[in-house]
Amino acid sequence: MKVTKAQAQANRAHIVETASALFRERGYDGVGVADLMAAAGFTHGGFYKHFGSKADLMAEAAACGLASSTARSEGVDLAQYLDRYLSREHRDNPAAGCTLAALSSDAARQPDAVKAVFAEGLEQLLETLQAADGPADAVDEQAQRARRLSVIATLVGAITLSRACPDDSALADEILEACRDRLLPPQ
Amino acid sequence: MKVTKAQAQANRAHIVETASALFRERGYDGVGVADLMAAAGFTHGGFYKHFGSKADLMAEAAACGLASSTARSEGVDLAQYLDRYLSREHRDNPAAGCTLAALSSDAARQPDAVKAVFAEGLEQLLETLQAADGPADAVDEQAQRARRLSVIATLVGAITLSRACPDDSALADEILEACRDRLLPPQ
DNA sequence: ATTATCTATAGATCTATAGATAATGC
DNA sequence: ATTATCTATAGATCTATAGATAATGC
Repeated sequence: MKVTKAQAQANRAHIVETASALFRERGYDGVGVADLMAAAGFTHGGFYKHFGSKADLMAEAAACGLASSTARSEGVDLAQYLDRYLSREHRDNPAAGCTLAALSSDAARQPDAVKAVFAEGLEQLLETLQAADGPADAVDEQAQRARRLSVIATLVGAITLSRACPDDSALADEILEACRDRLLPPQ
Repeated sequence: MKVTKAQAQANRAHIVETASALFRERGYDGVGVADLMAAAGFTHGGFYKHFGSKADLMAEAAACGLASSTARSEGVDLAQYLDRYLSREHRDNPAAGCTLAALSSDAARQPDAVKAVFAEGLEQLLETLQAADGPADAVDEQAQRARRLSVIATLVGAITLSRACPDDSALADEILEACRDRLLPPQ
């Protein structure tokens, strides 16, 4: 039953990735340890040899999801980024989508160790937007950072609200479109 | 043990109000029926004479919280509204705060009957902002509605993200301030 | 007679742990 | 010898229901 050290590490990483997707889809409380381990292809007893607790896994799963988003937006320009973020595809596939949008509400009720991961993910996203913005205009960097924070808030709010509307409702799409129109034209 | 019809109705309303606050504070899955009934001053067995299921209550509790927010923002002007919404007080007291900000993520995983309540609450909030905006400029009502939707998305995203940051972190406050600066000056 | 509330419980699920197993790693 | 995984289970909790109780409402 024992596997190589490398395999155990790969299994662990696979559990984290599975958790990252499942948590985004069903929420932290919507996924049991047994559920999760079964989805990853293991029995639930083995979980606690890898992680101290479910909350510990939450921190790792969030970090994993945020890092994967960062990697995926490498070299994307701003218009493209906003367009993808505010797409129906993103709204309808939370498991593969932005961790900030899917899990911030759950993070709010988690220990600071988990919240710190979200703060770090937010800083990462700020850097992503900075890169997407093109060359920096060093003169009012503070104002640019504030503007980017408000852009991220708009993105997260738009996806969150759109997901809370009834399936296939006009309002759900209208939110995405309104925020795209607001953020896309040069301010 | 039986009470008057009026008392039973009042008890029921009290359960809904208690649920509205508790759900906002701990999330839908964070509040058990027994918890909730005890907080309202009853035993949990009585719950099912008032509500068909916990999800049914969620719809009523959300409607209650959204209606109370609407009532509270009667006659408030836009600057005042934004200032209150993006305050640390609001962020740190979800139980008394905006239901859209606190429970939209949970609503996304609920049946359409619950989601319809959130869509209705969003329309209510649009009207509140319209009233706060002052006299309408009927000419581009469509554009005004879109702008208000993006304002609401920014508000909801700002509170959601700020709550996900570690307690007393500078970033948590920075988000609120950035969005206030973005939304307050005449666009 | 009806019914709001209570006690008690069914049946399922949850996190976490204990101890066995079997293959790796020394 | 160590340890990744497994089976089994402890102990708590969850939603929902059944049946008793006692006061209202007719």
